Amino acid sequence: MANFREEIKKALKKHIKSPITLEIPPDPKLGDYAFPCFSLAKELKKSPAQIAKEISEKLEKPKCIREIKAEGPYINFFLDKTQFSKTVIHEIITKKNTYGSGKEKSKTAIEFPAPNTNKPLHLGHARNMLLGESISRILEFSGNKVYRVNLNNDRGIHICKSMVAYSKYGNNETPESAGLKPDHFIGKYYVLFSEKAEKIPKLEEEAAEMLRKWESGDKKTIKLWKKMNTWALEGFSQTYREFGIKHDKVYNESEYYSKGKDIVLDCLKKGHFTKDEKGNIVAPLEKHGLPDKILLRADTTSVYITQDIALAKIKQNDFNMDKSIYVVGSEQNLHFRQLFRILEIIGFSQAGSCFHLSYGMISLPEGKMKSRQGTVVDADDIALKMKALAEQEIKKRHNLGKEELKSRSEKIGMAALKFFILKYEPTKDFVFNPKESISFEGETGPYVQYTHARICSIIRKSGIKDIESLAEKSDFSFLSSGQESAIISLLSRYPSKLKEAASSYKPSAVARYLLDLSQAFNEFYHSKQILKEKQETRNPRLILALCVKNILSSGLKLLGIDAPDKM
RNA sequence: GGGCCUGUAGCAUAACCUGGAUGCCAGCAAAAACUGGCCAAAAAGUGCAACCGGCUUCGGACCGGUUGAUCAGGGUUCGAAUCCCUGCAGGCUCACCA
Repeated sequence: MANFREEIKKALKKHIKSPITLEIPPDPKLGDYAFPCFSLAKELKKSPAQIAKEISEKLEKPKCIREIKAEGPYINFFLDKTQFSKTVIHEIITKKNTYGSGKEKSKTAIEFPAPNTNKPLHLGHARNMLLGESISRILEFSGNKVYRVNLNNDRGIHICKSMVAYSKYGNNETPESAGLKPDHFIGKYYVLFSEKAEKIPKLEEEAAEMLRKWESGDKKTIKLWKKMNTWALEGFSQTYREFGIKHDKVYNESEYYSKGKDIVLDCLKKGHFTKDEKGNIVAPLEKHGLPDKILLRADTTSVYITQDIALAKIKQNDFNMDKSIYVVGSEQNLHFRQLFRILEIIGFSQAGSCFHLSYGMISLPEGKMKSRQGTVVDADDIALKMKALAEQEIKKRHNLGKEELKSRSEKIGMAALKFFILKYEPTKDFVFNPKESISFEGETGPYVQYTHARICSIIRKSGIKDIESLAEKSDFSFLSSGQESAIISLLSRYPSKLKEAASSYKPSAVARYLLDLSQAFNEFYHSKQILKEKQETRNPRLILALCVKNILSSGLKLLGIDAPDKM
């Protein structure tokens, strides 16, 4: 496809010396490509409109071009639509579900969602999981090898807080006896701790004491920790399943947190780090334009970043990857700038290939979500609600058996949730309003799914099993008019869209594209018939519909969303 | 206070990295073309909400239409939502928390 563009440039080069950039006009009626003449105006001392006119008259028409038209200050190029349609459709049909895929060959590790094991996952984690999974899929589709890794932050004072609350007020209750999902059960005690600690300040000390016991390997403490940790992780894995994510490797902070200490002490000897007046080991970052960072407390206990340094090396050892992505919220921007700089200072050769994929905060209309106060949108709850909503919508339209109803509402409800979150650019903060909830109309996952299901229905009704095979004999000049060619032009841009999404880590670009494509198809659908047409018109239209369907399902898959045949 | 980020209609989002106009009105059954007039470096796409309209039709979770926006000021440029500066507003952060 790219050679259409090149051919135009080649023709222009014969008359223009300066570098040539082609644009795509805002309206397809104006042409498929345009060359703006403004930049030449100064040099030639003529008005851009005049230049456009003159050049267009001299221009030799490239083969793929049907018409060249000077329009104001632009030279507009109209592709030979029939040939273009044929090329695009042929490519989609022959490449099948690899259309748009790339040949990059690098290895990438991507870490998400790295939860704390003291409370259930909330909407922020949902964004994290969805971004992580979608970017993994997009990178894989670009040809890369992707390793999904998770990190459980399973030790530390926050974990001990839930443990203290449980041992004091738990009465040996279990998730089963309480009738709670196990991670929600843990979360209940985390909230309880905060409530009680407000009145009983001594509890904070007890938590600190619990941590010391944990670090010294006290058997009773470890036993309790294991029990509660297992519950938390059990709950998480249900949520992961719900959101469709799997990891290739899981790291537990508890297993390697002491390794960071060795590295830091070693680097202190090498002179990379210094000690402050209190005896803390500090990374001097001032001269790098960052605040100094404490790496190890004077009492030699480690802090968060100590472990990150160790894990960066461990991961590199395990996967020998070319790129290491951390999917973590924007609140930790500074932390990662410091971490990457420190890795550089200590001579970690892969420091430059680390990347913090930072995403914006989700807040509620009332303000920030706070786990301790229980003012969070829980990930499991919202998933449940979306499915229930989807079920209602389906019931309005169909009378289905239990199984089918359940399966469809899962697909549609999760699509609504996933698409809603992924259509935002990762860096943008957004406000989630639970009362207004997530819509099923307009720019939504179900809208894209609906377009897909609708096409499936047409294909079913056509009774033709192998629509692809019609392509050979079809005349694609029937697709040269406005709406059809607008669709084809969109189809042709899918590969470059995916490239953009992969290089900028933006699933939102895919989501936008799918909306545009769905919209273009639905407009076409409403003004043109397919099945009732005679064969010569019907066949190309059917093929076009099939191509749209395939790309919708391919794109949805990259967002981690199912494309059902019926809904 | 310092650092980083973000300001697009009632709300939300795209275009921003890489700066880009092909307009408006009338006539014709008519989008385009055509004819006549206007302007002379004219100008922002989409969704929700609101309002108007479209199903004996290949699936109305759809489609068409109306209304409505680049935070303020300056600079660079033939041209700025986009680049630069200042101001204002908001978010995050500046832990021996994770």
